[in-house]
Amino acid sequence: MLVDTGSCDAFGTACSHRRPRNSCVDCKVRPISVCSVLALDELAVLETLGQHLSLDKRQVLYGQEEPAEAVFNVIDGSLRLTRLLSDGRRQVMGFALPGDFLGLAREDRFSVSAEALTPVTVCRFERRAFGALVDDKPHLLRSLHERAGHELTLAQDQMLLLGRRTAEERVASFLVGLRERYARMGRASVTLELPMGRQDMADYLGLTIETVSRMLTRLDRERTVLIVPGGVRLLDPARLEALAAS
Amino acid sequence: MLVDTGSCDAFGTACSHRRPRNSCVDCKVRPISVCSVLALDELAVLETLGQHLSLDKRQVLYGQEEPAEAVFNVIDGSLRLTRLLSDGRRQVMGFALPGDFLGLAREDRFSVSAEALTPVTVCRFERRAFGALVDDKPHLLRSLHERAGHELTLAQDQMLLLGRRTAEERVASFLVGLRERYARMGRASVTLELPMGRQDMADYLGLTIETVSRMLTRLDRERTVLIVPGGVRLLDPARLEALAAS
DNA sequence: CGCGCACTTGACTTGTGTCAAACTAGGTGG
DNA sequence: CCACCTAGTTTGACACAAGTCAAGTGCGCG
Repeated sequence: MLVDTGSCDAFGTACSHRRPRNSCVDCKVRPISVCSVLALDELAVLETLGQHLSLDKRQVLYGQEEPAEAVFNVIDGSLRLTRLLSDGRRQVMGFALPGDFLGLAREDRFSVSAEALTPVTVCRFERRAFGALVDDKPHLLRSLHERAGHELTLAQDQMLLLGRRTAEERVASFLVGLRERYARMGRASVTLELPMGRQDMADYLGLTIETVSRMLTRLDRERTVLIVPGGVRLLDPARLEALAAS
Repeated sequence: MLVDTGSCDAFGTACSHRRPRNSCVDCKVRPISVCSVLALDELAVLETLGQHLSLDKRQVLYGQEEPAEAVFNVIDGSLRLTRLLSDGRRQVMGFALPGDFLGLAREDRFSVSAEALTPVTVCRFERRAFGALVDDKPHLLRSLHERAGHELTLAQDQMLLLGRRTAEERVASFLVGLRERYARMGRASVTLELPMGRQDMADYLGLTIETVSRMLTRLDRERTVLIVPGGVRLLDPARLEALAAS
């Protein structure tokens, strides 16, 4: 892990180099992150607590069962949140994208491990310091709690998917859900970047890599999607939503 | 739904009849509920906001997608939290037991429906009034948030179970988990009451009723458990934990 | 006593997993 | 610039865990 000294970000966006330290006020993800509930003077305080951190692809931000000494706000890139069973079976609990907050659980140990799928930039806060700020700002706590509630709803969606949906429905549902997430981030498009590999999708959907591959091929053959390098283009989003059967 | 006028509770515990209204101070589940973080004077306020409510077996406390006009604390009995797919497929998201709080999500609509599996007593709070109290008492909000974090961890356990475990592991894991929950409620025992039917277990574990039945029979035949009317006795808890493979 | 409901059991089917081989694209070095 | 290597992905043939369908069993209740 390296402290970001102001280098250009991973997706190639132009970067000013004017500021030696990160500034919350013009943070790219502020409007979609927990920080959006903070006033300007509160942001100034936050700015003194947080530090940018850059990860290379495949670097681990934190590991399952590790003491949770920090919480993070994702600025750029995407991460995989994984839980491992002792015999090697893996379940991907989710993918973190810009604007997501990591460490919601507020427990003393992480319940999943987080690894970078692409080069990643996060804003890191010492748990103690962040906790003190939260205790001082009830509206921040409320915002975190609302996020936790939303996460819980998403977790329920996923339980329904894992417990009761067919392989085709899972894959369709995954693509539709990803599209909605990108849309909420302001990246609405019919072409979806898939920063995760097939194995990650499989471990997220409770399937094998082969089944995911077969379902994508099927969707491709019937012209519902078009598989492109590094992602997927949705040719018939309506049909995909019908298949997702939510 | 009937307002509890002070009748004896469903599990046959003696009931004083001294009090026309419920008293938080000597509430049976206070030590294990969110209310445990409130001081005596705060409890007095809470007492004016809450009302006991009794449900018969099979009665619906609230339905999925219904506007969430109230939140609840379970006092007695057990409920099933269900999510339904349009074509009838069902996923049981969990079972609520005494001490559990319903309505954590703090969203405007319920994401699941809640039905009584046994006669149930809950403490009902108007959402607006309860929300106002929460806004006034940050430590209550923190307690709710901690609960939400815990729920999230449990949801992740369940996702791992649904995505990656075999039928036998699921059933074993369910029994072990239920035992731990009862233990935390002060009902530690090797004999577990199962207030839910086989179909509910199946819908919780992402299996069919037949598979659940077969796995229980298998556990019974190999003397790991003993199936008794209305529940299960754990004959070899260690073996069950090994099968659960957590 | 007998009806109804929940549960169990058996025979068979099937969706998804497993194993193994072939393909593809991106990167590296001769 | 092309040949090779590697890692990820796709495809095919086959196996099996769990689902489906259809009887049975047993128990509680009127």
